[in-house]
Amino acid sequence: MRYDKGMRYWLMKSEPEVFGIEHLKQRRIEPWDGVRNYQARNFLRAMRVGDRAFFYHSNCPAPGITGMMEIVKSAYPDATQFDPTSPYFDPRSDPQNPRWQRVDVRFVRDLKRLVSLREIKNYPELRDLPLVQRGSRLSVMPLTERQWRFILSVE
DNA sequence: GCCAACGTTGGC
DNA sequence: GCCAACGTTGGC
Repeated sequence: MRYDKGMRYWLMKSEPEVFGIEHLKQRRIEPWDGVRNYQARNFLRAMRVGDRAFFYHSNCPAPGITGMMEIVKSAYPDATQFDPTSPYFDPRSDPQNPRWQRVDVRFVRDLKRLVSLREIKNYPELRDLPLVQRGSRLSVMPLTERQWRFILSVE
């Protein structure tokens, strides 16, 4: 892939039964919504068009990094927070000052193979990833370019 | 501001 | 299904 100056790298988790890489592949571009954690939201706000992200499958039989995405629209209000029929509805969010944002992501490609959580935990090069830190449940997190390149070197 | 209770996440 | 770890809520 091409590395542009200032490009940032991210990892985003989703449960494949709810929204997996196959869904994104079919739809090509989708909003990444439903983030309801302030730290994760702040990372969404920091994303810029052109940034790259790994798609991570969580809470499933084979957790790990499965694909690559590109951020194609920076943060804007997540409409699901105002939809009473949505599982992501947040009655406390003020429409004049929306609490939650989403970004739009584009499917780039599958990784050549799943890079499993189990092996991610075993690479010293990745020990600083929030993903593998004790008790971390962060669903959106930044990666360094070194970590990003390392993962692509082992796929 | 403290903190107990509760709900959620997510690996296993 | 279990449960550890964490974040949020709300009484005080």
